[in-house]
Amino acid sequence: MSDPSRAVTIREVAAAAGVSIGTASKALNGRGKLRDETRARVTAAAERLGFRPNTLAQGLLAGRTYTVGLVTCDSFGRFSIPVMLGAEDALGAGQISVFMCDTRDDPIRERHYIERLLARRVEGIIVTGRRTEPRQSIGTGLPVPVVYAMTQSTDESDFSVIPDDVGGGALAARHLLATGRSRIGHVTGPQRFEAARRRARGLTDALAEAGLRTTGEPLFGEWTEEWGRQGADILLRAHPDVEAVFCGSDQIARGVAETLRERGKVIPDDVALVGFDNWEPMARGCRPPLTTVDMNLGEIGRVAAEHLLAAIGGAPPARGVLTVPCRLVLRESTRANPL
Amino acid sequence: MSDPSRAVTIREVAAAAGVSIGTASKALNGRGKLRDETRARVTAAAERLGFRPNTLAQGLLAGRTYTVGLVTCDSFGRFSIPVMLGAEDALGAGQISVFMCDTRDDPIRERHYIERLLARRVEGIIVTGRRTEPRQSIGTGLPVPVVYAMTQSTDESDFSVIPDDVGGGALAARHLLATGRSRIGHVTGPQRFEAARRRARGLTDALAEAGLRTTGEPLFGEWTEEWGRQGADILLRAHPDVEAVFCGSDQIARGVAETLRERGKVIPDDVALVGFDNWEPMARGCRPPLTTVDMNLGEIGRVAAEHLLAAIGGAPPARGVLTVPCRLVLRESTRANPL
DNA sequence: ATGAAAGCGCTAACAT
DNA sequence: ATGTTAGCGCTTTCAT
Repeated sequence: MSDPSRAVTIREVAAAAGVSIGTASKALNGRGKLRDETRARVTAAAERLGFRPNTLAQGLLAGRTYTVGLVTCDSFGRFSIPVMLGAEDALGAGQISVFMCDTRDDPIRERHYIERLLARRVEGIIVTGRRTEPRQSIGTGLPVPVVYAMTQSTDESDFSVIPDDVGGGALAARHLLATGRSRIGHVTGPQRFEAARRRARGLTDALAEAGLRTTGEPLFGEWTEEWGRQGADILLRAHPDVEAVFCGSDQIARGVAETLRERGKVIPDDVALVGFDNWEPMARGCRPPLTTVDMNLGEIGRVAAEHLLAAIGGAPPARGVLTVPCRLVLRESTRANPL
Repeated sequence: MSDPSRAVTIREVAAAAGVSIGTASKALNGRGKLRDETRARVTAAAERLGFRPNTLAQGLLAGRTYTVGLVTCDSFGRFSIPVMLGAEDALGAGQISVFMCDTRDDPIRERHYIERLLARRVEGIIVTGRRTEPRQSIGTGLPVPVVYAMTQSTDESDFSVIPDDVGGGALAARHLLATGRSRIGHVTGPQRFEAARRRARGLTDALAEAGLRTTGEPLFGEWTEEWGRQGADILLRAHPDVEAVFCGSDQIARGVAETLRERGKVIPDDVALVGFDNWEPMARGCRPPLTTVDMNLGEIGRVAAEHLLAAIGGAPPARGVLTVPCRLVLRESTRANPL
């Protein structure tokens, strides 16, 4: 109470309650056999002094730290944050705290952070990233389990959790088909991105199931609005009768929407539009609001964290790649044609 | 080496090198007087076994933990992340690790996290938020220093670091004046937000200095594109001759840009446009790319962290509010009129 | 130049 | 029912 800037130790509580340290410990943890009166006296003293057991000291003894490291390369945070939150959900429930480390895509920094985390005896590490492109493993034979979330290790013995981009593409395709569109174009990001290729594959496969093909070849470009505008231009010029466009990202969809409107196409009456990411400010700000594929980033983080917890708990560590299903978010850009 | 899943202790290193624990410690820390040969033997053993000194044990002894807590209410992350990165910069340099806690705006959760952080003996706490609205103090008389970044405590004895919104508004105003516009309108967020009011004040004050007033009253609405569209509509209807619009956010500016274009106004030739936030995907995706005010969020985090470090180091804790200057980012939406 | 021992805050096993 | 002791991994006196 006197010096609020110093943490209170159990020794002080014991002294205040007039018992030994061991007794105080038992009283506070409900262990051992104590008289109710004693227990009450200790509890009261602890309360009065504002005692908070030192987690580190407890951990030192238990041989645990109840911490994990979260290493992210996605400084920008748009993808990592929801993943982190999901992971935090799962970990927080287990009283595990999370060390945040942002590598800024710098391998030196990353190495440095990993070392620091290991020195702090984290019990596990989650690696997250921007998009899902494969990346180098942070190292094998580490003394703690590692899971990759929203990024993928090139090492097959590592365990990664990523969104089901193929399924997401299929989801968009089936929805467009179900709402009566069959001439469907595709404008997406750079072909070098697996995510772009997988989403395109999901679309083409689902169309093939219905005996259809995409209207024109999928247009690979950039993850930008500007490319969306250009892509739509190319698509409309070649296929003026296109009934729907599935876009590889919400930003691209925004660009596509703009070009469509300028060309006098009404969304969704003339052309329906589906985005990818469910980046709310983008999707909601679109005119009309954008139907889009949500990758369930929180779920990805949660699943990754749960696997990490299991591994920490001694379960045989998982390996390979686990995909989490996407989910379609319906907004006005794909309202069924009022016919 | 044998069991990679267990961390190596100094005891094992000492045993391997055939010295006592104390000697091993000295050898590894360059302390004390040892023969070079001994030092080398210990170093080699440590290297071979993959020894990493346990930061927690070191801290237990030193009475320090070299950790701070970062509590954020901005689940969405758009504002918090850059602040975090700035803070991490400053802290990481000091070998301090950061515990991440997202409260999801839930006071119970927040309380819970604070308790957990204190139990972990963090040496300080940074509280960040969405926008800069004042919020309740996380508590006075806490055993560790606290700083608020990108949010403000209602308790004046707390210390907060926030952007200079007034200065940001003035920056936009002066830039528009300097590029030859004098009929300047303002479309911004809800009046209940201090940030909106301060930005408007910065604008009106700067215009007043030049003997001018805003074109029409500032239009307070929402922080959305939709409101930007509506606001521009209202503004254009009342003042068709407006030469520039300063917007309270980039999202609003996007909406304004759309309405302007639809009404046949060319940006920046007919009407110049300035946003606020420098939210890159929004600002760059705008047509034309948007001149906007950047709040230097990273700097805010850095300054907050530096003050925290100083307080941890024993400096008298700062109090009150510190503002960090904004910075204008020039893009094409305000190119000088080609006359 | 090296080793032995104490102690950081706490818990658990063992004495009393 | 309560107190005492050892020990988690490490650093730092103080002996030797």
